[in-house]
Amino acid sequence: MKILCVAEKPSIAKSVAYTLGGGKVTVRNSSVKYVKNYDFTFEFPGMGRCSVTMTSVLGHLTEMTIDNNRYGWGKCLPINLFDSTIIVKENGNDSKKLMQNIANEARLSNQLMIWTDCDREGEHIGWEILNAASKTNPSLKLENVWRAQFSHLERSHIISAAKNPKQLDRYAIDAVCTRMELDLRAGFSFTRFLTDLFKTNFHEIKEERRLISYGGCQFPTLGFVVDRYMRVKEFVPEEFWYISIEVKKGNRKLPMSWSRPHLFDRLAAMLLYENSLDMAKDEAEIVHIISKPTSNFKPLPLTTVQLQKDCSKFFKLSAKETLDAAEKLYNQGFISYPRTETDRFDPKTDLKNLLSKQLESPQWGGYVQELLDGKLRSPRAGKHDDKAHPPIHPICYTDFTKLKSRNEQLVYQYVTKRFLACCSDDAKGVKSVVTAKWGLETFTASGLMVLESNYLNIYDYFRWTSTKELPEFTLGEKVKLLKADLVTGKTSPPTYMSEAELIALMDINGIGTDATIAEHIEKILAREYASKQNLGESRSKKAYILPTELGCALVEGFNQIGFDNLSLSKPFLRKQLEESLAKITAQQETKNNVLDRFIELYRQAFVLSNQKQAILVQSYRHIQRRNA
DNA sequence: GCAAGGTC
Repeated sequence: MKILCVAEKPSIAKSVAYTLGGGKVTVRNSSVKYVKNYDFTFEFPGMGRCSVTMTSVLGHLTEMTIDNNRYGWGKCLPINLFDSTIIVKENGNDSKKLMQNIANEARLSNQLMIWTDCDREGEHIGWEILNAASKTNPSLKLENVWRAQFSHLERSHIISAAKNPKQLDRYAIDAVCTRMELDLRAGFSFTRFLTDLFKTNFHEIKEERRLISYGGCQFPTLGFVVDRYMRVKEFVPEEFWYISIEVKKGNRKLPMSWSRPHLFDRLAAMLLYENSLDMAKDEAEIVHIISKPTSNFKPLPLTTVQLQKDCSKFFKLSAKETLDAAEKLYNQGFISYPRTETDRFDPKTDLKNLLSKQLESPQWGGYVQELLDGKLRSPRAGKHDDKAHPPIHPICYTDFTKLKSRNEQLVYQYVTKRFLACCSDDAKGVKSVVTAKWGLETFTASGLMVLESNYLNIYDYFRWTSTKELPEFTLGEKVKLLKADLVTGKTSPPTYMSEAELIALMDINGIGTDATIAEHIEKILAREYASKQNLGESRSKKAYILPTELGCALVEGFNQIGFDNLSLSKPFLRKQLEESLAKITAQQETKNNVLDRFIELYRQAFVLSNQKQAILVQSYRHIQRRNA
């Protein structure tokens, strides 16, 4: 018996082949660089010892497009793209060769086993592989093809996956096809409409051959940036009032803060202030003293989005730079798969084994030894599990100072320290709060004493430090006020959008995937809808993403057009789509229903945008004039 | 010349 196995990427094919082949593997080159065919034998249940060929693809083999002869740019109205026929063609040059490679290997195979990632896109890639294989081996069908279910590359897990094949999930495949078709129709039609509209109305855009693209992910991404920018610009500071006191204890002065929130009504604040002054003059009473243990929680196991947010915050790396570095570390076998939504470890994970790999590190080997000697704690379990990949963690030790790029050094250190932090205890301390009453108003002061830093000893990216100890008061004690003032302040504007915040917003709203969030941000920068700028005082300069005039004009224009409930620059439409795709996978809705509904929705949005195109033009003119 | 999603 001969079995053909196909993985989503070469690294998985190699790893699985050597695991199943027990080291006895011969390698053949394919016609595609990076992709190799591995031959070995393996005993599949009920099949005896089989000769196996393991190969891979490089992500998707196909993409959807339209017939350029009939529906090319300028050859039809953009609105016709909502009911044009869709063509599926191979995705780049390599795909053709990869399909040929699969067809060649499938010809003499009795069975096909799919080893793509266990996520929605992986199911679809599996289906593409099946289609390539069935060209030469028509007996291979969706119903009988084997699908290996695995979430990491640990030996026993892989062998168990090989021996317990499942089926490809046709509903997940449907969901992906739906997304592909909608993104194509909406993206192409709006991109052509916008580009042509701006080209005919604005010279500079015609001259520079600027592309004004629309995409279901790029627009909401831009929307977040513009929205924040407008909130900063339109911010009007408000005056507020509060009471500030300072009490005397021995020869110490202790400032205490008012328990009420800031008041925006001066008269009300004044009344409260004068009332207390009349009642209590310059004396307050200690009414409550409490000292209680407190913790600073260790971080959750690491997801892609969290990795990108933190590397942006701590090292000022862009999301793309972070992902690129993580990808390289993964390909060298140093860290686990870097694209994951999972923030909980499988309880079966051999933490001790993973930790012991780090013992030889001069930087944290000692810390790891302490963990293994008894300080090891179970990682926290977050609420997300993509059922495909574990949280990002180090696989083996490497001397990070010898890594090629600075980014790789930073990311490897971060991933490892994060993992060690996850396996450590929370930081522990004691929090004391003392409450005083002055007239009818209450004031508090608090102090923190850190007792055990625990995870913070290794996860040193921020501080949690003891404050000055509070003086010792007794309950009911009367204290003198050194100061009691009615103070005024002004509310301060929000900050512009940092990349870390943008990533978080995209993640919460389901814009893009862990693998593509970075690309969408790059795209709005490349299209010159937004730009990165360093703002702030010289020492505390931070990078922010600010919209350009064009970016503002597009978002403001679409906002003014006022779509019923499907605003194109807001995240809701994408979120709705994602929910409907999930329903297809869960068999609660059919692919055709969802397709019909969303095509109609986009078509209506398109018609409206067309009718009100003058608003889009005016919006840009207006901003240009205002800033001129 | 256009989307978003994989991956190198």
